[in-house]
Parts: sequence; C-alpha cells; structure tokens
Amino acid sequence: MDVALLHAFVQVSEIGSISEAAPALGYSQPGLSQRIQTLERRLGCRLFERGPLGVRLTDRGEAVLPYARIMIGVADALRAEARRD
Amino acid sequence: MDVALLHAFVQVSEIGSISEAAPALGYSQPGLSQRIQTLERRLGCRLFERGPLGVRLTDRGEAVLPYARIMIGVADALRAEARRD
DNA sequence: TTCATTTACGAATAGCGTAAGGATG
DNA sequence: CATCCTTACGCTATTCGTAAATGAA
Repeated sequence: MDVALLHAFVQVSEIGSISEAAPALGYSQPGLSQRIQTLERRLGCRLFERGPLGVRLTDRGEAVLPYARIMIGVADALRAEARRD
Repeated sequence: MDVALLHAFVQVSEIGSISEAAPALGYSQPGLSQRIQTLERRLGCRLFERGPLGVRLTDRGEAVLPYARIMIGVADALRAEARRD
C-alpha cells in the first residue's frame, strides 16, 4: 500500500478527471491512468466509473476515500517526526 | 511511503534482529537489510543502531514507531473497506 | 570462529512516457 | 470530431536473492 497511489486517488477524486489531475501530480495522463488501475488492482475493487467527461467515484471509492485521506495525514506526521531535530 | 516497509520496520523493532525477522516476513536476510536501509534513506534518518548482537531502535526510531503502527492499522482498515460486500 | 549486518552484482519486476487505440457525446 | 480514458510497447529504475565481505565478541 503506497501512499503515493492514495495521493493520486484523492487528487483524481477531487478534480474528477485523470487528464486534468495528471499535470498537477507531475505525471503524464496515461501514467496516472495506469497508477489508478494499479491501485484498483491492489485493492481488488473499482474506485472510479469512467466516462467520456471524466471519472466519478464508485460507492466503494467513496467508502475508501476517507481512509486514504487519513493515510496521507499520518504519513505526513510520520515524515515530520522522522526529520524533527 | 510504502506500508510494507513500515511493516518490516515494526517487525524488526519487535524482534530486535534483522536476520531473525527476515524469514518471518518472507525475505532473505540481506533483502530485509536492504529494505530497512531503503526506509531509512527515504525518511532521511537512522532508525536502528546496529550491533553484533542485533539491532536496537534509535531515539528517532522510537519516535517514528507509533506512527508506523498507526499507518499499518489504517491501511488494514482501508483494505477491509475496499473489500466489504 | 561464530553470528550479526552490509556490499556487490545479476535477474526479474515494476513504473513511466510516447504513440496508438477505443468509446462516447 | 473532440475529448476523455485505455492499451501497447520500450526504456529506465527499483527490488530481491545469492555470494562475498566486514565487524565485533
């Protein structure tokens, strides 16, 4: 479970579009699409419904989202703790 | 920030030995040693003091440990949420 | 010498970008 | 046909195990 994948997930869910989120995350559009697929494969469930106007969270995606946000927050705190003087 | 790395970190800290923790995690001993080094490099701090009788947490390692445990717990909850019916 | 970790190195794997493909309005 | 997302493919970087090296008691 890589926090970078969760970060991509959260960003895409907020923007509602892979192609739009990609540059914001520093990825190419297909690269980000692959990342989302990797996350879905690892979790064993579909997080987004795809459409020609972007993506939308599935119910499962909605359920997972808050946990992803918590993971990102704790990861930040962990890193901060590691670098404290 | 990969939760698998944190899992290795916690396990090694509990067992107090890389060589002993390795089989429990399904890794070779050098493989686990490399994993710990990878985590330390990514966090930018040393987590263990190495000795000829095993390893011991540094102060920084002690500080990071509870966050690692939280990460693992939240990751489990996230996965459970993803697979719920 | 024994038991611990690290380093070296080669093979397999994963990650990412470019280019092409498919689908929908 | 314009705009999404996906697939294909190649290259690079990461990962992990085996073997050799290092260090301390």
